[in-house]
Amino acid sequence: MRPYSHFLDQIRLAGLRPTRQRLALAKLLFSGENRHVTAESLHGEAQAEKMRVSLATVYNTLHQFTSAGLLREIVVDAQRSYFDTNTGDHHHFYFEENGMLTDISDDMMSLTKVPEAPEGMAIKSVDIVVRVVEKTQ
Amino acid sequence: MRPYSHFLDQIRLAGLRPTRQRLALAKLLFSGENRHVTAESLHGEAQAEKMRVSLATVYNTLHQFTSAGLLREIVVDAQRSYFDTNTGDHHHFYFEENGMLTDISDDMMSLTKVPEAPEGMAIKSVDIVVRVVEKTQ
DNA sequence: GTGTTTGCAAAGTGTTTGCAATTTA
DNA sequence: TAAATTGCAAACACTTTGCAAACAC
Repeated sequence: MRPYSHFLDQIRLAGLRPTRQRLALAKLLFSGENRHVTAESLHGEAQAEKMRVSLATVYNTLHQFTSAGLLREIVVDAQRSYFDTNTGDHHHFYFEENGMLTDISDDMMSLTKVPEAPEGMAIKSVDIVVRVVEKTQ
Repeated sequence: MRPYSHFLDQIRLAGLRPTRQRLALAKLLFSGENRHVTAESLHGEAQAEKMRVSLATVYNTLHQFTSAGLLREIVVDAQRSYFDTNTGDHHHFYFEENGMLTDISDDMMSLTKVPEAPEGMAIKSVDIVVRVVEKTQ
């Protein structure tokens, strides 16, 4: 378990005030393994742990953490936004049936040819989503 | 310009009745080059051409055409759904600043290693989105 | 005629915003 | 105490739905 001060510093370094809510959410997000959350799922978790945080604050915090580079936003479903605590170079499996998202380590996948960006444009990211469904039979 | 009967057959083959609205939308979608549309953009186009189609019908039609395999849905933005008339194997550039989407021909890009699907799952698709922004030079 | 499709307006979903009250520094 | 942050409720954007009228076959 990471020390309390770790989250405190992390938030301060992001230029944000370490409020009770931000600390609570940081603890949920960055304590263990890499995670993929939606605003709803994180809010639900916080409630389950008796942390009092409003859904609006969860949204704000997720966006602030994303701007600060602590999280990465992943677009896989038009219905909801996902945030990934792993900000490194990697791609995703998306389980369409239950909305789950898991990492694909970068060495499991390789892109040998990347197209040049169109005239006057710069590539911001190359996002790969491998959509999977339950095998029938 | 494709003959009228082409769209008629296309819709019939999809198991749908060739109504005035579906024919009009098929004409907009499948007349020229491959296209990327949103419900709003297609509805706007229909209006501009004095075709009377409600937005609800545009949504319904896009989904019906997608189920029928005439269109492919592309997820690049949590805010809106895009539909692509090119149902073949290819990937996309997404211009974040203006919401534009363009095809990347399959030979401009190559994926040499694709991970195995997790236990019990089957890969449905591998979607690559290259996000580009204006070069700040 | 019968079943399908349309269009409207209402409802739904996930997300953002305005603002007074609260908290942080 | 000044500035940032929170939480609520209202507003939002996009999408879906219920249902009577219109249409296709």
